[in-house]
Amino acid sequence: MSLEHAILGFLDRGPMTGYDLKTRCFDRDASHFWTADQAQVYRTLDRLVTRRLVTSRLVPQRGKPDRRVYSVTDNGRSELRAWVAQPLQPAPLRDGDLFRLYFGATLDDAALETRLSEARRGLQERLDGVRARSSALRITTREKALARMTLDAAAASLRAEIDWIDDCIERVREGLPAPEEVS
Amino acid sequence: MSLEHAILGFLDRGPMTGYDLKTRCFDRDASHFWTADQAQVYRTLDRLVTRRLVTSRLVPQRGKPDRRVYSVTDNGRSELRAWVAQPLQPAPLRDGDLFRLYFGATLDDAALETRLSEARRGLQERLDGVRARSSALRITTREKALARMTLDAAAASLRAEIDWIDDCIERVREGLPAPEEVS
DNA sequence: GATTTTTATAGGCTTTGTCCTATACTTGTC
DNA sequence: GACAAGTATAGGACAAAGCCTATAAAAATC
Repeated sequence: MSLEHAILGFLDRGPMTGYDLKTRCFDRDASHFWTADQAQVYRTLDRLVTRRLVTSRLVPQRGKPDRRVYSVTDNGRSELRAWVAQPLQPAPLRDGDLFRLYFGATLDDAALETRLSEARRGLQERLDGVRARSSALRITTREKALARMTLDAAAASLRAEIDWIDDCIERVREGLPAPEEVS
Repeated sequence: MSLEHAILGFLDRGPMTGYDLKTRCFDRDASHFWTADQAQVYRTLDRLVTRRLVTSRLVPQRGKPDRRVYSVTDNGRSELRAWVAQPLQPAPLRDGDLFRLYFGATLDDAALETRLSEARRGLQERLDGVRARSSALRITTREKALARMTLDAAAASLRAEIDWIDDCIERVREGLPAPEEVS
């Protein structure tokens, strides 16, 4: 399971709270390839404590809620190292949006083109954001070099989708077979 | 939910059993961008019947198990048409594999390159398969033009990932910052 | 001849993930 | 001064998906 190991990986940088993991790690550092629900972060932390891969201690605060700070144990660290060394297993594509296109034969050319252009806009915005983050990243450490790679993976994926959309739009303009007559 | 609408879309081609949907539609036609669990296909069919979007009738067979043949209702058809006309909403990237890379700073250059090359091989095989299916497809109908587009979406995505891996391998060869000394 | 695969449906269990709510005090904004 | 946003944790409910099992007879393979 990715989330467990992701949390181990982030905690390996240093002790942190669930809140830090959610807001600083997932919503910032890894947001270009993963999202984690807040409730699930806490649930997963609980499980990691049960399995003795992380420990927690309560840090009282005045004014603000108490913080529960989590740290990786030696067990957790070796689990992480072992997981990291395993082969990459690229997941098959899974894109429900493509069903909309796949079954879109009842749409006319104009509607198809509109759908595609709309999608293109959103993707371009995301791509701009990811590219900005990638070029802003100074590669001073091995970690940052790898972080840049993940940003470029996201950029490559977005770029490919945009190019594909452009290709689809062109094909629509060049003319698709007309919808079949349905009595 | 994609699966419901996917099933409506496939049944719109003509009445079918859950078995047909699983083996012919999902495992064949749409396998390059979606997989559906067999049990979930049947569960979803049940739900669609409850919502009166599809109907079923039992067709007895000798020797083989009885077939339950499902058809779209008018309700189902208009639900499908409405769904198809909605804007595409490209999902954000979600790739747990990237965590393995992201936290892979403890791996040395050779190990990193091995991980990347392994992954490349599998992706290339998939790409070959998808490309073969795409070029084998004669575009005689609007449906087939759209099917080709989804195959090309998969091809574009695989291509992008392979190119990205090549880029990563190059960067590793050109030299990454060394791992930090840990006492 | 024995085993595996194909055809066909369906229930159970579990994991993963999403959304909503509650609590509570501080800080920042209009 | 009121209201929203930030800090911080956690439970409940539920949807989506994956894996395993059962049934049962024909057909195909070893």
